[in-house]
Amino acid sequence: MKISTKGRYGLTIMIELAKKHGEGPTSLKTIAQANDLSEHYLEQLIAPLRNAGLVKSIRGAYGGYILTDIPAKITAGDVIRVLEGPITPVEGIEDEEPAKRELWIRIRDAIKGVLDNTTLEDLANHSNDETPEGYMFYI
Amino acid sequence: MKISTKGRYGLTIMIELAKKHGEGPTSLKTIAQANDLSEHYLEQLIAPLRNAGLVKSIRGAYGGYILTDIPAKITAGDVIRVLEGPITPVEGIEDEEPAKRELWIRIRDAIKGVLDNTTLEDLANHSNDETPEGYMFYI
DNA sequence: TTAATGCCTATTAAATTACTAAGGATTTTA
DNA sequence: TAAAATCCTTAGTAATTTAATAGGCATTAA
Repeated sequence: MKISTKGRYGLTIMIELAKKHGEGPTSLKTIAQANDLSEHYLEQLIAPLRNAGLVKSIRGAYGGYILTDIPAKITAGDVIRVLEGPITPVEGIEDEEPAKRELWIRIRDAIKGVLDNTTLEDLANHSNDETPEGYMFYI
Repeated sequence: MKISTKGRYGLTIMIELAKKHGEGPTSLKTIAQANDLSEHYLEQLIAPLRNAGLVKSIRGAYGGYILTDIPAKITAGDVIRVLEGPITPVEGIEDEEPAKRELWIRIRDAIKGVLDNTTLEDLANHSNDETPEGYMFYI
């Protein structure tokens, strides 16, 4: 029922690249240090993002990564699908009996609705918003 | 990003009990055989459901389990929370920076919206519905 | 009394997660 | 040209979770 660090850190990388969009490449080292993450681990996460065509690499000194499209055109869903696989609450929805199948489909579509309508631009811009007081975190 | 077999089989158990609600106890053996699942494994799943007060056991021959409330009053969310833990797409939402925090909260609330508004009655009754032709299973 | 059930604890194989380790390939700049 | 900074790739691994399996005791209806 959880998105793993793959998807989470992957989003972190993409948000950082979105913030620097148009300013040349950003290195993984920079991103790792800014977010207190293992650079080596991030390398393993960005490989699939590169293979999927979401980022482009520039090798050598002063290299790094850049987004292949503007932040408004890349969604959280794009990133999560690459790193976590298809968005679905269970494997093999189609094999379930109708009642449960419908439940999983509704959950899947609800998650999709959020992920596919949140762009990197949204995420990069609103990074300084406050959370409303008294918001319930665990329910 | 997945609900494990704990939650899935747990729901299966609860739907079976909902179908037999008012007809006396149903044994795990019956449920295991009807769904081709390991009875021993189901025992481990129903223990927390009993501890949480969602089902009541009747021991001895011709015993089994019954729901402690009517199927219309028990939701999929009740079952999933007991077996999978709190409904949240990531651990420690509160520690995330605002943009991601909001994303996780939106996802969580979307999932909650579905799970808490689907009752065992819904699931027990619609078990013979058909899935619309051409429905996309993986997106 | 026996068969059918629930109840409890322990063990385990496989998969996944979240890294760490090591080093090669490429490119910029001093 | 040398050095530094970066990307790129493969391999290994400790911890955790998943999805069971195994064995046996406790309770109760017939």
